[in-house]
Amino acid sequence: MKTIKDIAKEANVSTGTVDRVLHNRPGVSEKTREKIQALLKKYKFQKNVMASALAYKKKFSIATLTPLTNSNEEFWHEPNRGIQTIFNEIKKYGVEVHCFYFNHFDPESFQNAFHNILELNPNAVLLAPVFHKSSTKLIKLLEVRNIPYVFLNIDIQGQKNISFIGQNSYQSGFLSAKILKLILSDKDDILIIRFRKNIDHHESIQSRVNGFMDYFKSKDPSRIIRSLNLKSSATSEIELNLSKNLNNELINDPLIKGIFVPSSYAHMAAQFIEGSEWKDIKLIGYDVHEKNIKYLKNESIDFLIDQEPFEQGYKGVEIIFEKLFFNKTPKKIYNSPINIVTKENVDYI
Amino acid sequence: MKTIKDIAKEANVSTGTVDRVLHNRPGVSEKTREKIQALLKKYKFQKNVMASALAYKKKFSIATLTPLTNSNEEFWHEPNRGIQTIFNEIKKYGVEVHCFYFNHFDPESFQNAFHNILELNPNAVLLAPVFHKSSTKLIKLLEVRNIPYVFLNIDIQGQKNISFIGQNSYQSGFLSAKILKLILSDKDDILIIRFRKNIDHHESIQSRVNGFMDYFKSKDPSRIIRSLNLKSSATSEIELNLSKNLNNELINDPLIKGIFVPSSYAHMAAQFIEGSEWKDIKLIGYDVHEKNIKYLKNESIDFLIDQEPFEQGYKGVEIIFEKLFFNKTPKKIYNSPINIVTKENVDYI
DNA sequence: CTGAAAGCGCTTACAG
DNA sequence: CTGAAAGCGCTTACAG
Repeated sequence: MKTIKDIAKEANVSTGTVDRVLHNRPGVSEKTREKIQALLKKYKFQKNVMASALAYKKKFSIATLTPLTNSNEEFWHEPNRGIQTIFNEIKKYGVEVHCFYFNHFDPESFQNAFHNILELNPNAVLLAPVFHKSSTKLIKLLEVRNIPYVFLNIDIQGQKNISFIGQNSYQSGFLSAKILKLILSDKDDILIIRFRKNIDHHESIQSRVNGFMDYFKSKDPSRIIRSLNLKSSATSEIELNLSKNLNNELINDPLIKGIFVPSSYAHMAAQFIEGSEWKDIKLIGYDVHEKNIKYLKNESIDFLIDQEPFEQGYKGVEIIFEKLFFNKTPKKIYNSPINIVTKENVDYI
Repeated sequence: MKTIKDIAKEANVSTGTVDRVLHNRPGVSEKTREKIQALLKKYKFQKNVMASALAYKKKFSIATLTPLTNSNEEFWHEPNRGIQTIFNEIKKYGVEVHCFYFNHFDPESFQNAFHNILELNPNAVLLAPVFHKSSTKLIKLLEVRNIPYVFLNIDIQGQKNISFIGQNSYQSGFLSAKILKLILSDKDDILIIRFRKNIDHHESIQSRVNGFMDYFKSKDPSRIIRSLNLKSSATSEIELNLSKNLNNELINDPLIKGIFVPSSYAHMAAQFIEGSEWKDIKLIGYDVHEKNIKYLKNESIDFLIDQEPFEQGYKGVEIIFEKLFFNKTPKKIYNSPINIVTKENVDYI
């Protein structure tokens, strides 16, 4: 493996000049630049990143903006853990990762955190654009400062984010429908339960439902699919609401044998079913967190769709790091897997 | 973050002495050793791995031993690709990865490759112990030379491998059974097809079958499960054999509506079914390679079990690298995921 | 037992 | 436009 010194010697220049060419820095004549570039290409020169990082003393800082979680039962626990993990791995390169958090149900906390980020003036930002309006407005402020940003978990179309990491929601709903159809018999009805507690990222929830509906539209158009929308915002209220309304639905249509929960709250439906007379109902939901795992293992939940949230957080920081450090251009979209999780493989994901 | 220099200054010694203490090298008086250790602890000293790697010129070499594949339709293509990928990532640390290959069906080629590895005398070995007997005998030669080794994809119990990366075969068979039961009706019979072309790693195949059988034993003991074993060794022969024998089986028992192929050859069964009158048969197999994907997408194969083979190869070299370079002790087992793959999520894994 | 010095490969501030 | 030199933090061969 050639070094800068080798290249310099062969080109009859100093190592400083090779370095300038290597990084497209100004102050090199076209002639020597070409000569050196030819040699770099000829030897497929790869710079020693350790030596580079050691000598390069400017420190990069990356800001992340994600919902705060205080328990490992919530979805965002895993992306946040992924961010921490990669952070510990790359801090030896002198990169600083500053984590900012907001309350998932409070747009104002999102804005406040965002302004703290602007004050920090980081080299790049990884954010979960949970609140559509605030997000589209605030990222403009990043653009005027030339701070690149990456969307995590939730995508907003038509923005100038350099990348997006997350699941194809439509496709995951499509797959959920297929699974539910497989495990129901042809005469069973289906119920979709939406918890509107999550006023945010309703777009991914909606895409999941669209995928789900489209599957049945194309493969099984006569299937009866009902909807239950729960609108309260406090958790305790929701549970009461769910219990009352779900009970009604199941009494009104005793043919309902399959429930699809296009959010991470399948455990709530599972809890109800477990304590009810409708134990044979099949239930499919999203996200592998503690509460859902509990009901998956006792078979109240039959399937969960996983999107490898830990890897999302990890990957998000990683691509920013590689862009800043190695000038690597990320893909525009990193599709997270659509994993089918059951009692039998949940311990192996 | 303190540096060796800071510590040295505070202890009134040279950096060389701090380095000696840091690495437990001999030649330091007990008194200064203690003084320095106290300081290292006080400041929670963490050495700069980049500077360390840069200065440390001894080069590590890692040998890998896996089956050779010449097409991306075969299982080992992906682990080999994972090995290449991590190799390209770590060669900047001066690590050399030497890949040795053998013919999957020829124990002698395995032994020959193994002897080439011994000649190279690497710092560690990653191997797929495809041939049980040869493997257990040959790894003894690594042990006497104090060369640590890691098993890839196939485990052999009771050996001194420092780690194993692969899937829990029993559990994956168990899960396959659950899925097949879900998509069949109660009166359908099941057929297990084993291709003995693969005389090797029969143990994982056997474990898959055991898991499969045990699921039905416990959840559905009266289910009729038949077996078809194909023994020829040439591919063309197998296809003929399969076609003849499978035809017979399906004529003899028209109730067979589900087929389980506990190896990567589900595509062969799919090909037969596609051209036959039994198109409604459900088929579940292993491994997501080109041929299987083709039949998964046209719905001749219903489910495939994936074990993320790329990551297996990648992880295998990674843990060896981290052990050699950062002295990190690997886990004894790295369980690969048991992924359920369908037409709908195959493009997102 | 201990220190001074060279060196790993790259980057940069300075001088010309 | 270009080079010589110092320095990033650690390791090591050598001298004492």
